[in-house]
Amino acid sequence: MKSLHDMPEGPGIARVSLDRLFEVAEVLGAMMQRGVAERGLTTARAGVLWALFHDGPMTQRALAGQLGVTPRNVTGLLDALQADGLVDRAAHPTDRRATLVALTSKGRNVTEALRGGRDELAAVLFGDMPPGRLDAFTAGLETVIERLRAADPSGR
Amino acid sequence: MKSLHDMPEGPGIARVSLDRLFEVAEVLGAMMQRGVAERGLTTARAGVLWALFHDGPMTQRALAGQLGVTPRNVTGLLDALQADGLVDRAAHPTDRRATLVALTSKGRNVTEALRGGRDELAAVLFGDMPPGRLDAFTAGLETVIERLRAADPSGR
DNA sequence: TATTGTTATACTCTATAACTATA
DNA sequence: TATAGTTATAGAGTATAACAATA
Repeated sequence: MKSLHDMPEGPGIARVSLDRLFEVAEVLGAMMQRGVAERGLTTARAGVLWALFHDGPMTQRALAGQLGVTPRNVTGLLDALQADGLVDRAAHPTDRRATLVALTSKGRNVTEALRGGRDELAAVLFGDMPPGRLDAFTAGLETVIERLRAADPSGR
Repeated sequence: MKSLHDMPEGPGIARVSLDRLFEVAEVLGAMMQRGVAERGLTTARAGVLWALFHDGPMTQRALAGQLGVTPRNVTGLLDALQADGLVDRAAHPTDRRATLVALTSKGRNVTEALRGGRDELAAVLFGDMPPGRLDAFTAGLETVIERLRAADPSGR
């Protein structure tokens, strides 16, 4: 039977796993940043396009809530995106205080290109992985997500 | 035998896995940011402390190289850390142009606290995972890292 | 009275370019 | 001539607070 001193690797392995997780986050973030920069975007602005692409036109207030930033921040991001012709601000049909933000056709094209890049990356990373292993790996990621959210009550 | 139309889930599963990976990166980043903020730090400043903690005193130039930022950026980060009493700038023994940056005892204490938080998080996330599953999961992460680095030649 | 978006202000991280002091 | 670190300047993301128009 093992004594306590025989298992210093227990916590050690978990620490290595967490380090790898941080490493993935770092390099994935760098790659995403590079991908959006190639199309003249930043991560934050791409996030706006992505939200509009998935959920359709919405008010700046809704956008702020969905992105988890202040309304003031959304104003700045939209100013830049509008100057690039990627989004459009229109009057809200019933509430004259509000603004309805929507993708332009150019904005939609750019966002579809981003989605294409994402799908290519998914194929490169996981395309040749046996389904069983991929499922197990993804389940592990989901467990991590659950526990992180549980450990951080302030996370949305 | 399956026709091509019977496997639309192939790419679909990979896409879900990548989405989970992005989700992990996002929530992990948020948690880390919260963790360092609790100790009056930012992610970038914590990165400086971490580098000094692991590799010992070094010049600002070396720090810039290790962090992957410009020397000018390091100046700003160190100014803030020094004002908080976490790092110390001393003359280089042989090169009078250079500065040797080191953690103060307060800086070392803070960094050790960060390490403690990291170890706790590792235990929460992976402490109860069977070794076989954890190894497989970590191997999956390492595969992802390799492929991301291979796909991004500009990544350091 | 509450909400929507904006102006005003500020902080942090980041970069490039020009400059000083040393190698 | 090249290198280490700084000053100068700029841009991007983020935040709070005060304000106008509208609900």
